[in-house]
Amino acid sequence: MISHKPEQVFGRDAGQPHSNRTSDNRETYDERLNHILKVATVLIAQVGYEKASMRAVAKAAGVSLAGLYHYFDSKEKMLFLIQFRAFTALLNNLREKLHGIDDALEQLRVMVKSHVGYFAANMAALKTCSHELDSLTGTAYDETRRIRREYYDLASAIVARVLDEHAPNNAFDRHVTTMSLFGSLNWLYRWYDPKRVCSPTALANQMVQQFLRGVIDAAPAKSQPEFTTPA
Amino acid sequence: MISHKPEQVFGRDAGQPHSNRTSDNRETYDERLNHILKVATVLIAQVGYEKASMRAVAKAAGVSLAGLYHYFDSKEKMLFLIQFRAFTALLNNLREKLHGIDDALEQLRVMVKSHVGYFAANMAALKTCSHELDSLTGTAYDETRRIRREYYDLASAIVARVLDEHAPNNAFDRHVTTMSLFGSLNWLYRWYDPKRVCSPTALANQMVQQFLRGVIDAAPAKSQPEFTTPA
DNA sequence: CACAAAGCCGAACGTACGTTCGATTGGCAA
DNA sequence: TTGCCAATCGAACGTACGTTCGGCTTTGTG
Repeated sequence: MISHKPEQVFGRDAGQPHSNRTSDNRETYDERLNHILKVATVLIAQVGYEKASMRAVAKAAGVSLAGLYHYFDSKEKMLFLIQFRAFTALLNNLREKLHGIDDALEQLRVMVKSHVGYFAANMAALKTCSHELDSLTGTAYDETRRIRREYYDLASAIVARVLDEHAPNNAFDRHVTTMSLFGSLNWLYRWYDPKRVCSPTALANQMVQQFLRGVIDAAPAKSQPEFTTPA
Repeated sequence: MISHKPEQVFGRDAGQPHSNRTSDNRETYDERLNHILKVATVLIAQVGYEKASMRAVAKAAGVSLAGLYHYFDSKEKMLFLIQFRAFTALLNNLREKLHGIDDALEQLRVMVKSHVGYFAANMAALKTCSHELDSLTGTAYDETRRIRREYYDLASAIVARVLDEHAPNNAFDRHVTTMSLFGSLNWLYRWYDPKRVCSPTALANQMVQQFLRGVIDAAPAKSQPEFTTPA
């Protein structure tokens, strides 16, 4: 689904096991690749892409330095795999959860919850994605940028519908509105610790409420009526 | 003003010109240091700290590689100088503008405006500060962390007063509230271009309005009473 | 069994980096 | 003038990095 590029190698359709596909071998290959990527993700999230040396990745993953290069043919491809998989999963996750939801506000809530939830479950991956956006170059960069753009467009459309239906009169620059929301979400990786602060669900709820109604008490006090999803 | 550390050398009190201080020499020294730091800031903002080699900095600044080391004794100290100066300026700027402002909402507006304004005027510096928070180690890290903490505490107190006075009944986690605002502000470096999007003032106004009242129209349509300036 | 291929590794290669060294220059002070 | 020291430089040093090479071991297949 990704390929059509002269080079090669990402996703599951790598180059190594072509003719033979005894399920046992295949599993081992994928498992090891996943394991290496997972370890590399954590390391990159901790020390940054440039400082995460292939030697350190190899040691953490329990393989030799040269052994890494059986799973990707460069460090940059490794980062690409990490980012591509994370962005794809994030996007698919959102699309899946959005399925069947028609109400605009509900869509927004689902989106934020999906983002926060995926984030809390995959902190290292999303930290790597948020912080190393520009560490890729050339085709790999374009490819991740394409998915990010898809995700942005989807989110943007949801925000736009919310504004159309519930704030037709405000004069906000919609790009600013959307990027503010994205900023709040993407900055999570700098401070959020699901073990110490509130739960992902509570966090998502608060962020949605703040985004929709702000922090100031409306007229009475609590009880956001539009939050019980009307028709 | 900063020192009390055994090591040395940051701020203006470097080590080189001690006895002699013919104002001409001194000016040249400071000017050159400022120039080098400015050039380095832009370079780091463009390609990242790890990828910005000292050779590249030297070339961009018009000095030799070895010549750099007369102004700071390591690359990390250079980054520290950049961050320390930027954070200090940001903090002083905010304190200065806050002086004489008593109203809580007005303080919040001043804070956001100050942040966005300083950001728009020093994009490379704040990008470097936002993105390379963890590139420093040891004492240098602690020092920048200390100022960031001061800035956070000040902003946090402003947010807290706003909530106390205008939202005494909501049950928001205040740390989440503050970090959401910070996220929106700090994410600016990823997308904001003052030449292409709205002005810093308009941007700040919209962010404050969104933070206070959310994106949804209140009861009628426009006219936020506690809020004057449109664009 | 034989043998090809996959999987894996130790060792090395070339390079780019941060930093240091030794020397030269230029301007002020005695 | 002489001497000193900040300022600057070209050249080198040591190191850590990404990557490659050649060969070993294992495994599934004819």
